[in-house]
Amino acid sequence: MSTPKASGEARRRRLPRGALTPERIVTASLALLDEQGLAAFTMPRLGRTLGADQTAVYRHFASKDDLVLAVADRLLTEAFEDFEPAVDDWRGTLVDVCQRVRTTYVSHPAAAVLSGPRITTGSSEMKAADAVVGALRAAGIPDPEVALYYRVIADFALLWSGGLAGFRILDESIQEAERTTWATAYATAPDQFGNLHSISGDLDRIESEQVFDTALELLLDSIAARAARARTGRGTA
Amino acid sequence: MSTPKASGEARRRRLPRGALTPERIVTASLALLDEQGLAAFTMPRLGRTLGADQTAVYRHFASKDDLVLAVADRLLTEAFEDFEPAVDDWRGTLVDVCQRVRTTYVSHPAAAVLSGPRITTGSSEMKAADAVVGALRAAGIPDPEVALYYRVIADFALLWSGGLAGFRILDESIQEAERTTWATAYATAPDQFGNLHSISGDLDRIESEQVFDTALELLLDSIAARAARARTGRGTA
DNA sequence: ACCTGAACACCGTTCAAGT
DNA sequence: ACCTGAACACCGTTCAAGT
Repeated sequence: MSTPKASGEARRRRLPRGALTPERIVTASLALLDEQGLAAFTMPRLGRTLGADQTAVYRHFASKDDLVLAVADRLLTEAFEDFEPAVDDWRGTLVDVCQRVRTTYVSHPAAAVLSGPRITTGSSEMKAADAVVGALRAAGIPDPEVALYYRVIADFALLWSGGLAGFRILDESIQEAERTTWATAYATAPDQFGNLHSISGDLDRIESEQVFDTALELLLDSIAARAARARTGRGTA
Repeated sequence: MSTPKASGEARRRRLPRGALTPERIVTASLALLDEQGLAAFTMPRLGRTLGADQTAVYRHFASKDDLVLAVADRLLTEAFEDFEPAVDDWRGTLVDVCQRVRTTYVSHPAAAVLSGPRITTGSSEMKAADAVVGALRAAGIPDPEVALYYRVIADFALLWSGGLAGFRILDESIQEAERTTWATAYATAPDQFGNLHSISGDLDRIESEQVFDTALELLLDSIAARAARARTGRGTA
């Protein structure tokens, strides 16, 4: 493929002037990750996707790590496109913010796994962050605690969604193998793990997304309860 | 180093019979990850650490991925060494389980980040899993919901701890850079992000570990509340 | 100013050969 | 039965050269 031949594969033309831009490179990276998975995200393949040389990307990003950071940013931008906080509905706003992250991460699992450890609170999308703080205040959380609960919501959305994405990325076969490991493990010692054994039927039917939703509801219920306590003047602790 | 010289570095001796075992290899991997970080965890360096050839590990693990799985398992084994559920204290038991995962992951951050996406509920340590289910029952959660809450606790412990580890792994410099990005971002548009701006002072002082603890308390508060509702026969909704 | 392509150091893995 | 070492295909990155 590197030696030009007289017939067959035409030698790739040189790319025109500003053919490559950071945006185009990030878009191509995301598409590559979505369609081919984590292992396919290499500079040679990215170059091929772009119709460019393997090293052309280095004219726009200092390193692959830098590119990953930009992909992570794109993910959050996509998550909060068109976002507007719900009016007079603090709980709806918080649910919306968390669901947006979850949906975006799960639909770009490979990119999400890459981004996961690289994103902390606030790489992007200040608007959503500001809305979370506003919602907590609207709920009636006293100011000193707002920052703490803000972090709870932000970390929940990002860390838990990243975890879901990680699970998604495993081959179906591996996921299946893990479930089997489980099943056989307590089948061999059913009386030693009686508690587990008796709920094993229920356990199989639970989807990871449902667990995410449940955890979020539990967190919001507690936040609502604390706000109510604060409003009736019963303090915190 | 591959060409034997007459003086200087003595040529490494051939390893004796059963010098390499899966256990020893996992221990060396964990040490390498702890001391040198994620990037240093390569087969050549692992081989050197073991005093063996670069490819010797393949006699005990089918692939590097297989080795990673074993390291992940070791992490959970370490986390639940000496674990016993607290008697008559369901909440204490759940806190203990979650803290053990957190402590182990944060003290082996590189290994935890590797393991993170590879571990789902129950790769190891059935005893802790069984104790979680037992604690939820002791709390008074009705059986159909126990499985769901079990997953909430298990996923919380593993996913959130994995996230903390990911954060730990970033160079201090990068962490600092991210905080600065933050600060400058809302400094440029303070009135557009008024909510955020007004809590920025509090935000800086919050540790990720504290956020973990707070989230756990919120989850447990809600679980306790649901159990209380179930006991007084008000159902679940 | 931006893209190319040869080159370098490195990695995971295979396999025939040693002991 | 287990360890070695040459070898292969591949990767991230650099740099002089092209246009």
